[in-house]
This record gives sequence, structure tokens and C-alpha cells, in this order.
Amino acid sequence: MRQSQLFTKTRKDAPKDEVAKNAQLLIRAGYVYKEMAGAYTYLPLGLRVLSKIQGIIREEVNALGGQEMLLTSLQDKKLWERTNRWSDAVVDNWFKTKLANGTDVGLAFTHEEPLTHLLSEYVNSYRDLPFSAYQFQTKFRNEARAKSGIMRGREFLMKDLYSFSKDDAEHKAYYEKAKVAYKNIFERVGLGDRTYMTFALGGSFSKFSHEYQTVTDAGEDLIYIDEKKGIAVNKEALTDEVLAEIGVNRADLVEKKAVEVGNIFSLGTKFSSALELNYKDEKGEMKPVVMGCYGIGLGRIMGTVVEALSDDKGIVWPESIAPFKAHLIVVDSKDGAAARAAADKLYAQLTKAGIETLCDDRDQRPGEKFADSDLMGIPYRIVVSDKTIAAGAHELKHRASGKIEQLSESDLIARLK
RNA sequence: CGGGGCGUGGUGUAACGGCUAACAUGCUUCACUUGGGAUGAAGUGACUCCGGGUUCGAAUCCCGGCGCCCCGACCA
Repeated sequence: MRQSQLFTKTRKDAPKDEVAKNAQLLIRAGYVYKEMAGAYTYLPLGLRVLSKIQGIIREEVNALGGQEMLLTSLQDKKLWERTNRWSDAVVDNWFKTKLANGTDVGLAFTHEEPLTHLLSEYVNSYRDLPFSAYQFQTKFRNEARAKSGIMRGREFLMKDLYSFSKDDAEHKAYYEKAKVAYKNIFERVGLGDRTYMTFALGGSFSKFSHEYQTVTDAGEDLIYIDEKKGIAVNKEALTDEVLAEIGVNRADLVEKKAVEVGNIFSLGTKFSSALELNYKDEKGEMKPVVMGCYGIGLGRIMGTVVEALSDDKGIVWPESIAPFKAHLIVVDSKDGAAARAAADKLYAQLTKAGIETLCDDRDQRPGEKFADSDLMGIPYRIVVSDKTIAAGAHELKHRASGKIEQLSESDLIARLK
């Protein structure tokens, strides 16, 4: 991609009403646009990052056996009345509206009901289980207070996975596999070293649920970490009984601020019973399906990465989710022609080699290009100028470490591949 | 939802109740410049959030609304 063609531009100042670091940097660098409180548009750069995150999650969940589908956002009131979740007294963040004929509908804030109901038409036998399905979908939640930039909006893209098992043992096995998939996901998006599986209270169907909490000062939650064991407990679960159960000493715990980037929990037969999702076992006996639910907020991951990894110059993306791998910067000289030609040639080579490159071909002074590059946070910066041409080498700078190397074209391409 | 704060060109700021609402930045044009957000010149861009009120006179004071941010309660 040529930067002269890229929508949109960087800016020096963030709007004064954005206080959250993630929103300030993402707006300044041109990744997102704020439509209204709690609703952000993803611009081309932002969408590239979001798609990378999505790709990683998709791979890991597919490996878990999840089948991707896309459910509707419009929700049927009748279904939710059957589980007693339609009433505002029970769920207070519904966006509700009416069809032209007066029928009540809701905008989905989660999807247990419709998916469970859908499956009840297809799952009849133990042979149909276990099964799991997931989607990436915009969830709508009428939050009393949107906050923290893209970390907590009124609409947000979420991966929600639901598992359906014959019994508790089968569910438990799936749940354990999901934990591994989640660990892989947070590892791969670049948050592995600061994300902890956190024990939380489980509700009526299991002792615990598990939150995935990423340590950052921007976090809203307090978690208590056993760094040696690599696990944590949240505030509600911080009791002697729980600590004994999971084998953690209170003395080993460190309190830290963290943000919940994902969570998994067992649903038991709550929804399958209410919505009659049953199956016949080998003996012909009718049994309710045992369910689990597994969520991840994609925008929240993106915001958390910005919060956790950026520096005073701007964003620092992990390679795995960066919008581009390389940022090729042309520094014009007096006549400009030589550097331009060399950069065009290199850009073609990089593209041919499959290295995603943003080429800053704008007619701007070097200082501005470097500042923009740091702000945008693309992992590798390549500079082509009269100086590099004279030296017969390309300059490669690593955004995260600041390390600079001089490389030949072939070495450069080999390095970035 | 409770509490607090703030609304002025696209963005960031200024303006005692009193002149054509100022400065920076952005954007357009020209010149010059090219390894860390240059420089000069000329342009462009605001019913001062909306609606009422007080006043000879309101960006400024008062009332109401809307919007935005922060703290709390709740969530990916």
C-alpha cells in the first residue's frame, strides 16, 4: 500500500475529550474514528489490525473444532422470555426496538438463546454431539457508561464460541481444551507474557469460571497473581476456601490492575433445559445438552495491546497483528529521483516476496515521516535515501527495540520474510 | 443509573459583559528546503452545542435541553 493513497492522515493532537491512551493513539495514528461515545469506526489501518486478530482467533478456534457461523443481530423476544432474560429488570443493557408491525425485537448482546434454539432443531441424538459453534459478531450493549476508548463500547466485535456436550465429563474435556486455545490466542496476539488465566466464581453450574486478564495500568479490575504458577484470582474469588481449592498461598499473591480480554464459563443445562435442547442417548433416554460459553472482545485486545505496548512516541504493534510488517520510507534529496526510483524498486521486491509493506511515498520532510512511522507502530522501518544508496545498503530499524541494521536487498528480504 | 467536570474554525487553545471572535496547527497556492513534526509569502475555514431569558450590549451571566469526559455501580 502506498501511503499517499491511504485513508486517513495522522494528527499531532488527540481530541481533548479522549483521555484513554488507546483512543488517543489510535485516533492520532488514523486507526479509528469516534462516531459517538462508545462507538468507534475502524478505518483501513484499524480494520487490518482487527482482521489479524480475527485470523489468529479463527485458527485457534477452528483447531478446537469450532464451526464458524453468523447469527442474526435481531433477536426474537419470545426466545428470551423462555429463559427470563428479556425483561429490563433482569438484563438492563438491551437495545430494544419494534418492527413496523409492532413486534418487539432486541439487538443481540449475546447469543446463547438463539443458538441453543437453533440447535434444538438439528441435534436429536448422542451422535450429533459434541459440537461447538462460534462467530465474530457485533454485540450491542446499552452500557450506562461507555469508557476507556475502544475498550468498552456500546457496540463491539466479539468472538463468541458455544460448546454442546453430552455430559459433564465431555464438557469438562472441551473446557480444558478451550483453556489451551485461549492461552495460544493471547500468546499469539502478543499479550502472552502479561495475560493470566484468572479464577472467578462460576455461578450455579460450576465452581469456577475463568477470566483472561491482561495486566496494564489501564485495567479496571484488580487481580491477585501467583507469578510462579502463572495464574490469578479475581477479587470475588479471593477467599481462603478458593485459594485452598486451587492450591495457592495468599502470601504468594501480588495485586495488579488488569483488563479482562476474554472469559470462559460453564453453562450447565440452564439454556438447554429452558429451550429444550435435548438428545437421546444410546439407551434411548432423553437428556439435556451440557453447554459452555467462551468469549473474546477483539477491539478490547487491540486497545489492550496499545495500552500495554506503546511508548512515548506511539504505538508498538506485535508483528502478528500489525497492519503492515514493514514501513518503507523514502527520504527525498534535492532532485529526489534516485531515492524514489530505488524505493519503488524495493517496494516491488518486498511486495513480490509477500511482505506486507506500507510505502511512505508522500512528499513530506523526513522528520514528519519518521514521527508518523513511530506513531503508527509498524514493526520494521526501512529507509531509502541518497545516503543508503551511497552506502549500498538498506537501513532497517526495529520499532520495538530501536535496533538498526544495514542490510543488502536480499538479506533484507530474507530477514522480513 | 448516582456524583463531578467540560462544550469556541477539522484539531489544540485564547478572548474584563463592549470594536470585524484571536493564536497555533491543518488544508490550498507559490518559493525555498530534504535523516527527526523546517522557513517565508498569500489564501481558506466558526450563526462560539441547541432553545429560552437578563442586558443598551452575551462566547462570557441565568434557566432548560443535548453532547462529551472522569469517579462510582455493572461488563468482552
